[in-house]
Amino acid sequence: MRMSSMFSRTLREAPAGADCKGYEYLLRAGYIKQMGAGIFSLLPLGFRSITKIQEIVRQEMNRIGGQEILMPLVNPADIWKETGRYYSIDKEMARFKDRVGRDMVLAMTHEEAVTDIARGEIDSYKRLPLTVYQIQTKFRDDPRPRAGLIRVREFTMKDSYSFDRDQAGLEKIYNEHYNAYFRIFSRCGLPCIAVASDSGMMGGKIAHEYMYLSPIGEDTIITCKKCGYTANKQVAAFKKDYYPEDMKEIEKVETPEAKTIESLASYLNIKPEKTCKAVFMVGGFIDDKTGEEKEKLIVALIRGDMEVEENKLQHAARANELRPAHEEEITACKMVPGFASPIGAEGDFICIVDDSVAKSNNLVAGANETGYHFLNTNFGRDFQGTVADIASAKSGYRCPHCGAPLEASKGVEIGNIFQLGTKYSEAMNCYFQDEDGKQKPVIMGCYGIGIGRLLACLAEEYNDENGLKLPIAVAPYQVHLVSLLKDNSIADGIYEELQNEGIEVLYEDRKESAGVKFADADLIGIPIRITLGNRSLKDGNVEVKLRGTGETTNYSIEGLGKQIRQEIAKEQKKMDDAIIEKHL
RNA sequence: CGGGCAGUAGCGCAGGGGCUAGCGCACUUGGUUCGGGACCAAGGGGUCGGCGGUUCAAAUCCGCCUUGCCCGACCA
Repeated sequence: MRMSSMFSRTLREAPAGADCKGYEYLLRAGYIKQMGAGIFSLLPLGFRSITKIQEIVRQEMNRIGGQEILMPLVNPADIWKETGRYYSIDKEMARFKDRVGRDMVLAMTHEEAVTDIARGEIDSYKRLPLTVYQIQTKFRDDPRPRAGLIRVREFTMKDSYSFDRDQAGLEKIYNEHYNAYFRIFSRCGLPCIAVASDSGMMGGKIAHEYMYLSPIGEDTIITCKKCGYTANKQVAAFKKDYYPEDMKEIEKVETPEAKTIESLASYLNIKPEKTCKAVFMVGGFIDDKTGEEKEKLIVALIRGDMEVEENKLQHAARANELRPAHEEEITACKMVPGFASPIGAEGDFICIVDDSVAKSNNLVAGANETGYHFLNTNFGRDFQGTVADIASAKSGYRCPHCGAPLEASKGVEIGNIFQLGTKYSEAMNCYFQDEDGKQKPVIMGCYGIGIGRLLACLAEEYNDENGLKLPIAVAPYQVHLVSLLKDNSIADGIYEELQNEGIEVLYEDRKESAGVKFADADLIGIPIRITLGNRSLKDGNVEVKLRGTGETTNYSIEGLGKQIRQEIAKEQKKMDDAIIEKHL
């Protein structure tokens, strides 16, 4: 490609609002262009990188037996009504009516679509297992796009779906994806870790997320350096300490002004872990069949020294969504905020009790009377509820496996894998006849990779003060040929030769000053730069500089194509040597 | 959806009731320069986000709307 006729240009200054380095360089180098909030075009450079990433993804998905398909972005709403997600997903999914008034949606994921196809294809166990995948556009009307390609509304995703006759089959293909994802990310050059995760709106039980650890990430990951335990904070477990003692008689005491755990603990001169904190949320419960929505007050009880993890609470309460409760909603159940507990409460509410409370004795809890608390309250005797782990893990807490201190870090989710089970096959009647003659629901898994987000993370990982330096496997071109001569005829010849060698060349043939050419080359960041200028030309040489390391070598113009092919092979080999394989 | 900031040339910004709306970069033409964002000269490009109001007069003041960014809620 000749720079003189390239569609995009570089920018000297970063457009306003480009807050992180990777995003700034992608914009300035002309890889991408913003069109609206969370909506981007890929320009030639960006599109070439994306294409390379997609090709790596294809190879690895094919390697584990995936068959590429392409499902429609526009789905009839009917299939989304079958699973209930037409109702349970809110404004994030774009909806419209077609010309005759049929409800349609822009699919934000494709479980419904793929299950719709599969139920027509899979009738016998002999057809299983199967895995299909696609690389396709998704639209999710995220209320808060940010950080360039990290969090967008329209994006390209690789999503695959597996179909098995039993759990063992699902676990096998799940494990194959687990490893394939490590191969994909390492082939792209992106360091990442897999963490146990929440299944969110996908349903299902076992799930992992692939995280690129970076301060720009929005997810919090809890890790144990000692034993390797990793989990998203939303689901991270930790070892809790209990202080069991014999139950004592409940007793009401005056506690004026003690509205918070700190003030209560200091007033009574006790430790926060001897108190029981009540957190009030309202859960939204949506009927999958009718779409009817109900709300109910949720009282979450947790020991005073811990915080409630809302995601865990939502699961424990089986709610579709949570919001903080209004004061009237609390008082309507005869509880007094600041001095609240379920003791003496009335009305329709759900009580979820963290096991830290359930396994502790003689805690101080609210008396539902302004200025009063109870001493020595005990779960089971004085109040009841559903016991679950709803506590939020944080840095310094102890690892659930080995007890070592946990650490928290930030990460960007670039992929995920879910064991769905039969949620979609049952809802959409995707059954097969097994060897024993019985009809059984197909067991499904789904697996996603955010392609654009992967590029964004790579740009974040590979840059310096001058611009991008993407690895050769994902860089838009392999070689940047920079001619500094007034007359381009020699450079034209080299350009021809390199192309004849099958090398991907970006050719700097513009009439610009040397400074501009070098600055743009650094910004775009093609891994191998060939400089043709008088300095080396007098010896019949060109200068070859690696963007990644700055290492410079002179090569003779004679036979340059072969030399450059070797350089490319060396760069590629470094990446191949770094391919990571991991199995569950 | 709450809170904050902003919208003036392709990009970055200045101007804040008055006469022809500016600057840097980018762009065009001519010339000089030629290995790390060159220089000289001459040019082109704007419904000042939209609609309405106040005024003799609005980019400038007021109202509504809209778009984008940041923080939060949210996020397979």
